[in-house]
Amino acid sequence: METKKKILVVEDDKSLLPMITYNIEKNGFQVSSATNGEDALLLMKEEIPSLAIFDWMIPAPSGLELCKIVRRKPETSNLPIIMLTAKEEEEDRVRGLDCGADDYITKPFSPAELIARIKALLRRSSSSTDQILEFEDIKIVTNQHKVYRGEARVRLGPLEYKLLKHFLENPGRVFSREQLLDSVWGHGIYVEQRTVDTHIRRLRKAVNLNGKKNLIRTIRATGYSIDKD
Amino acid sequence: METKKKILVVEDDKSLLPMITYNIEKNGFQVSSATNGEDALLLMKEEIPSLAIFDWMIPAPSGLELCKIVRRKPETSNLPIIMLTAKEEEEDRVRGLDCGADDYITKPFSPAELIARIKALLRRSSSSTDQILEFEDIKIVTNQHKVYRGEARVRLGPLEYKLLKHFLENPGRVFSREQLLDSVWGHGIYVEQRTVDTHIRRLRKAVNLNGKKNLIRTIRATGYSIDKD
DNA sequence: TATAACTGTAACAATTTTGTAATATTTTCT
DNA sequence: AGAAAATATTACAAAATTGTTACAGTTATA
Repeated sequence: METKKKILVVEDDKSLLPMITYNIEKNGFQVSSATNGEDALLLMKEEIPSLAIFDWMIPAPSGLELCKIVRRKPETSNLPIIMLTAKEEEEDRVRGLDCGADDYITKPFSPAELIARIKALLRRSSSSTDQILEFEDIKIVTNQHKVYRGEARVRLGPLEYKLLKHFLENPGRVFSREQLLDSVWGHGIYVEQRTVDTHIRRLRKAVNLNGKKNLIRTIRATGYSIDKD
Repeated sequence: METKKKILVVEDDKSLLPMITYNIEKNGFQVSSATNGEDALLLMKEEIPSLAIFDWMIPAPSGLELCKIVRRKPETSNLPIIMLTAKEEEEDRVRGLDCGADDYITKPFSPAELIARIKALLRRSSSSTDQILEFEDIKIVTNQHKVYRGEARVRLGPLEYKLLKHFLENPGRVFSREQLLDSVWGHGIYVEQRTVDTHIRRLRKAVNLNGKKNLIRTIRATGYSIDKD
């Protein structure tokens, strides 16, 4: 099961904050909150949330400034941000998006709208974050479960995929057959150690498509690794 | 360029209808009209409008009933509705809003008022913007709950629709059966994981109408995704 | 209320993946 | 070079996973 996503809410309206917090939590997220920009920055230094909601008008660094600060730091430069604003003027909206906010909501708003926006934004940003593993010209897009060798798509069975992924996550490192059985096949599963050889063979066959150089190295009497050699 | 927004008017007063129609069209909308509730339902089955105006007193399903019916169907549950009523009693107003109407106008009213209310309602309702999801030649117009494969209309059951929508919102991404049950069926609902397979099958059958290429990919031992492959 | 549409399951078929054993090849050491 | 050890390759049956169909219980619709 996936762990709960954390959402940071920065809002100084003492009557609004509980409403927001309540509704977000009801939808299965975890909330941390601040009533001014300074505290918000401290909280973010502690833990970077999955999404942040800033009110436009808050003490200390305003929502607008907060937004700019967050965008400037590399570790939060693509944190999804929603701005809350009481004004409906097009001008503010433009400035809000201009400072790097991903969406804005005009007060008053309904809980349903807030949640919908949060989910939509999380979806957009999470699906655009493909996790990519690479080694030389081998590439895995884990979200999509796809493997490439150079430009060409490589098709692997479930075990070969896990095996390759494990190597790419630990490039250059040598694993004994026993270790591989443990981390790729899983604990407590008993199969012959030689079985690893067979799957290494299958993996090589698939990945070394046309005369591509073999990157899966055999270390005699020890095991295997992925390496330039 | 955006296509004209369609407004459904249901009014049995033969002298009032042309006036309403004329004024709405003059403001750049497209109008479809009916003089009783039954016809209105048929029209909506054809195409879901961007906004609907119901007179309180119409034959067959009254405006009030119409309103309730519309709200009950998932594909029109958030259709913006304006009620027209001759009575000014607070009681009716309450009942009108209670049934799910978004606004009401008391007769007699000026064309200017009508237009102003329409525009205001369209502005604040999220469904005023057609959200369109596309992947290859599959298209969903979300606020109309319509699905197309190329030019052809595809009819899906509620679950298949949600399933497809989920895939289109996250193109290429692989979801396990568990994740799909969570996000499509909903949290805390317990059904067999294999149930997903059955619905995938139904979705494929419906979407791959005539020899269309299958875009719903099976990732063995992992799950499903929508993908060019 | 009768009819149709939608869902969840189970059973069986089709397909893919996996483990193993037997055999071939390579490497290392004497 | 020859023997021994380790790994590579191949083929095949068992196991696991998914596809497909049919059916019964529910829910929506006329």
